[in-house]
Amino acid sequence: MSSQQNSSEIKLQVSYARPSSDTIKDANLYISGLPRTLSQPELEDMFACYGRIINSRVLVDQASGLSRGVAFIRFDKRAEAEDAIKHLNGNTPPGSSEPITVKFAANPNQTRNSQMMSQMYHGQSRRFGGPVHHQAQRFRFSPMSVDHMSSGGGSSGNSPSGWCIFIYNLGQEADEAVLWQLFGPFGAVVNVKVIRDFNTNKCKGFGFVTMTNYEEAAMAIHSLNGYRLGDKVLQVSFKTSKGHK
DNA sequence: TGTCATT
Repeated sequence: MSSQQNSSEIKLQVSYARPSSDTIKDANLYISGLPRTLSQPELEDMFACYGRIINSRVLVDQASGLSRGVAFIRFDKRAEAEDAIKHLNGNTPPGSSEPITVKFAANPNQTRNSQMMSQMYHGQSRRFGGPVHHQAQRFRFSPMSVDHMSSGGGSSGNSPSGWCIFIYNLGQEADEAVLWQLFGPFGAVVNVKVIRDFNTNKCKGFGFVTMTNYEEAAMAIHSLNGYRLGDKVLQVSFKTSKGHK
C-alpha cells in the first residue's frame, strides 16, 4: 500500500542537463512591471509563442506572498529570447495600465566582482552614522491608537501584510541599517530594502520599507519626507507603480 | 538634476 499520495501531488521533472553551447547561452530574460495578478502560467502564455520556454519564475515578496511584478524566463535559444524582447519589451499587457520591461537577465555571479570592489571603498561610509536616530525620535506617536485601519482599503503601497513605502534620494552608500534606523522609531517595520545597481553594487538612490500599520507608515512618511540624510533631502511616499501621470 | 525591487 502506498501511502505517499495525499490530496496534493507533486510532479518532479528530471532530465539530463543540457550541454552548454553558444546557441542556448544567455537566453534568460528578466521581466519587470508585470501586473501583480499575473500568474506563472499566464506569464508563460505571453511568451510561449516566441520559442520554447525552459523554465520561468515569478518573484514573490516574502512578507506579503504577492507577486513583485518581476519574473524570469529562460528560453531554449538566445534567438528566441531576442525575439521576445523585440515584441514584448515596452508592451502593455491586456488589462494592465503599465508597460512591461523585457531584457536579458544579469548573470548572478557578476555580483561577486562588484561586491569585492565595494569593499575596497570601505573608507567613507560613516557620513550618516550618528544623529539620524534622535532626529527621527522627535516625532513620537502613540501606538495605542492605531489599530483600526491597519491594512487594506487604500489604493497605493498596501498589501495584506503591510504598507510599502518608497524612499528616494538615498546616498550611494546607503544601506539597510539606515532604513531600519529611520523607520524603526515610527512603528513595526516588516522589511527594508536598498536597491543597488547590479554591476556596481552602489545604491541607485532609492529603497523600500514595508510597515505593518497604516498610521505608523503615514506618520513615518509625514515625518521623514523632506528629511535631510547626509547631503540629500529624502522623498518619502507610499509606493506607486511607476508612471503616475 | 530625478523615481519603483535581477531568481
